[in-house]
Amino acid sequence: MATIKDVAERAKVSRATVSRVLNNTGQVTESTRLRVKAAMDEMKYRPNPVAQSLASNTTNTIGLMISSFRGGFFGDLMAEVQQVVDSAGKVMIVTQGKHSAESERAAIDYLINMRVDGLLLHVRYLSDEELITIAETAPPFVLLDRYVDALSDRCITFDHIKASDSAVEVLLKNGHTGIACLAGKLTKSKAKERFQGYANALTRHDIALDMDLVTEGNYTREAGYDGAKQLLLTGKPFTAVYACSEEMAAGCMDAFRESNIRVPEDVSLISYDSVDLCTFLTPHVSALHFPVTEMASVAGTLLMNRLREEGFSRPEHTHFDGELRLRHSVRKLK
Amino acid sequence: MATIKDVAERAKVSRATVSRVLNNTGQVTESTRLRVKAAMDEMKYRPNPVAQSLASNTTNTIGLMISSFRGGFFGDLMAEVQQVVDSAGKVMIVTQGKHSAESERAAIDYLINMRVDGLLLHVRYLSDEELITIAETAPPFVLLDRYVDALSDRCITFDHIKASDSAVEVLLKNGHTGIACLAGKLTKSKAKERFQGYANALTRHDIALDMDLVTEGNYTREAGYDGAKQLLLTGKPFTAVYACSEEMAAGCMDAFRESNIRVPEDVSLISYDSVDLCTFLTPHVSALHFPVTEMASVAGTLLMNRLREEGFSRPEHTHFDGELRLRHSVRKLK
DNA sequence: CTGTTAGCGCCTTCAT
DNA sequence: ATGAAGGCGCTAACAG
Repeated sequence: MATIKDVAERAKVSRATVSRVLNNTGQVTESTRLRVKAAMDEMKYRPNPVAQSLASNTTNTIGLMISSFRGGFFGDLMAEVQQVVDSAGKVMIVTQGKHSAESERAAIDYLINMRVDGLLLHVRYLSDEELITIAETAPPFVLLDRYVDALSDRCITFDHIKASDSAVEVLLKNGHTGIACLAGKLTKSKAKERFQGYANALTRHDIALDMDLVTEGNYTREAGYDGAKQLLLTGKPFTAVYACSEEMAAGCMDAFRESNIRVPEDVSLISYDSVDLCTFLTPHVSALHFPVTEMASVAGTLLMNRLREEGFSRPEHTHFDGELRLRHSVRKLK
Repeated sequence: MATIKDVAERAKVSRATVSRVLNNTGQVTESTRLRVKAAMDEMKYRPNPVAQSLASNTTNTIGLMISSFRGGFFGDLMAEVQQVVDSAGKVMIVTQGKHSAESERAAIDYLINMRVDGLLLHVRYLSDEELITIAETAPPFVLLDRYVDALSDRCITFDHIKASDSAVEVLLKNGHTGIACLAGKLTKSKAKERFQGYANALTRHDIALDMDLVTEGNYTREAGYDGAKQLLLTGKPFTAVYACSEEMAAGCMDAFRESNIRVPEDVSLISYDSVDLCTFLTPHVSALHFPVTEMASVAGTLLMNRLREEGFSRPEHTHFDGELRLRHSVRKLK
């Protein structure tokens, strides 16, 4: 593979000049520029990105950290980020933060060690303090679905409490009062926020929170199934269910089907959703849409801008709200 | 950030020695090795992968090319490859081949230019000849779901004709004779193979192929919906449908629901499926499972082995067959 | 066993 | 406008 040296010799100029036409830097006479260009494609010259990185101390690479590679949510996330990064002429590498602060730390360290120019982080376990510390030495990063006050200019956020609240509000508006909740692990902040929204909505309507109607799970289909079964077992009456993840909604419907409970005739259902899985269920399940794609896009753009200029110049909006997508799983009572 | 030079000075040895303990290469006295190690973590030294790449002429990176980033199929594919690559201590970068030979070529060139050590390719448009040419100069690569005779030792394959045939056979065994097919674009080889399997099964049972019962689409939900509508419009009777993609099966069910056609009471349905989307539909749709994950895993492993040793040492099996996952969308006739 | 000496391919002052 | 020279951080002979 031809190197800059070969091109230089061929064009009878110095390597410096070749470098100049390569990067459109400095002044080069039109005639020699053409000569160099000619030499370049005669030899099918392609600059070595590794060498460029070493010399310029920038890798043209951005690192993305997400919890896991599986599932439609992270798939869409990766796809969108890759899109943005790609059209900025850069490369994306991805690591998994898995399920602990320790592995998140390792994943981020790995990316930093790879000398990425910037980071896109979907952090779930690291504390605000630690993120602030990291920000001091790490390359620029953007936080996805996470708010840290001291880092507010690099946060792309979503109001889970409000979103969750408005989803449950739909149920309430339709006359439901016995509303169960298939929640995530309440030890985790996002899950707690979604639960909080549920609780807020009930409270606003003077409905007492009954923890027998709340189950905890890990957002999977199985968890939804188990949760629904558990709800049925307690014997407490309810006319509607709020599922905190689309997978849980699917699992819930599995359980209901087994027990011959019809949606929405017997029980109404509303769910969180990010990849429209709810439209594959029968009936199509009404959901509160979490805009992963849009958020990922804005996050990527924000980072790209930051890498181009100095300082974070914020795009249009960096805060998102949920969007209700009403379908056919909620029945009006009375 | 500390460099090898800093460590060398601190440990009072040469850079070469530091390099030796870093790579466990050559001989180093235990005492000096310890001194160097100590210096390393005192200074929190992390070798610069970029410099290592330049010097060693290997990037520890493998490139994956897929058509698109979206969808569960490619999501699972990426996830699995990433997994394998990751546990081999390497990094994965991904590019999209999109929908033309030209862009596939560009995507591969890009990866090669990035100096990846190996490639994992899900090629759809490039010809066998071109792939063979590429093989002559490119770093080692493995082909996913593609068979090229001259490159047979680096192909992970799936028999679409046979798989498709056996799916349709299920319908036939259940007494169906009027079987429609929601096919992909028949100009594309994989789609043609799936269609071929359908045709083969019919022929074996002495059923004439009726192209009015075959619709072409692009594997999307919309295509499935449109195809089903079209089938209904022609007025030709059929009692079963074979959907060549899970998304099409979903679209088909959408159309059927609109027309009050019940599955499986009125029409039976069987589908191709790779990410179990069929289990989200009601009723759960019987499907022929395409093992993306397993194939991606084997492909990754094959490549990792190749990169370690010289020559392709083939793993257990590199050819896959479909697996029938019978569920509740097929009714026995008569 | 350890150090010296060259690069790897490119970028970047500093001269000219 | 162009060239010479040094350096990015590390590896890899080759000596000793």
